[in-house]
Amino acid sequence: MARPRTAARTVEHPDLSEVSLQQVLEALVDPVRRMVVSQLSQAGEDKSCGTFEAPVSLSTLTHHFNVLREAGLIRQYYVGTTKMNTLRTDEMEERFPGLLSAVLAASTAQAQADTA
Amino acid sequence: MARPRTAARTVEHPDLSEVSLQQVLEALVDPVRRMVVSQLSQAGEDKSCGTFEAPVSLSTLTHHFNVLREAGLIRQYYVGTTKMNTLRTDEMEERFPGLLSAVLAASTAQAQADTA
DNA sequence: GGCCGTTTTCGATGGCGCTCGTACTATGGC
DNA sequence: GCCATAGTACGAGCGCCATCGAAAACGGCC
Repeated sequence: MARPRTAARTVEHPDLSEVSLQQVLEALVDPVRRMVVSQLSQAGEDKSCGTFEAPVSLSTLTHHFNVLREAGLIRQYYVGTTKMNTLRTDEMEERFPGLLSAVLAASTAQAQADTA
Repeated sequence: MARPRTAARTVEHPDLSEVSLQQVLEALVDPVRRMVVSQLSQAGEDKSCGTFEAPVSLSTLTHHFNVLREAGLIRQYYVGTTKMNTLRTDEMEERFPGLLSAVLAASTAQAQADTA
């Protein structure tokens, strides 16, 4: 079967005007997903799915990435066999001013308190 | 009416240093609870439990008030037979800067978009 | 081609929280 | 004392979501 199947796996991302506050809050309320977002924020650069630390299985992690993407919090793209993730920080800031930054701040503050 | 049996009904409130980000997010993720918080914020003054509009039964509403109180979002006190509610705005702002205000802003913005 | 590493899909499971109705308590007025 | 009003406690039902393991897709590499 000749298939010019342009591989280049693509990923669907919502326009942030289409995501609701409800969706974003539901995404951020899960501790594992907040971990992912935090690690992504602190890394300062894109991270592949396999490089995150979380107390769940890989298949569960995939589920969380889907939720985060559908809530407009992350953007994903393939690089070879790995899938990279970026925080949609600026877009979120425009859509829900102060929300993501407040959660991230509280999140890291609490992480430091736990370590201290 | 010497009635020492029941001291004026009191309500327990957590110190905000004891509430976690997780608790607050879990409280705010429920649409009904967000409605309550919004109405309280927009009222500009304390409201009794019976004056809220929500698409749930009274007993369910009681449950939501409990969750909000335990998350440190509202303060409750009795006045006669009614129970009043206040937003702990300033305390929350100190504990989780920008969080509640961001949610409230997004919440009212979306409400206006729906009405428009 | 064949293998390996990376991520996904699928179905099943388990627990938690929203919801309700009903019965109950508490307060104030008559 | 008695009733009305305001809110609560309790128990049950139910749906949803996080979680997992196993097996499959997909690309790269030799």
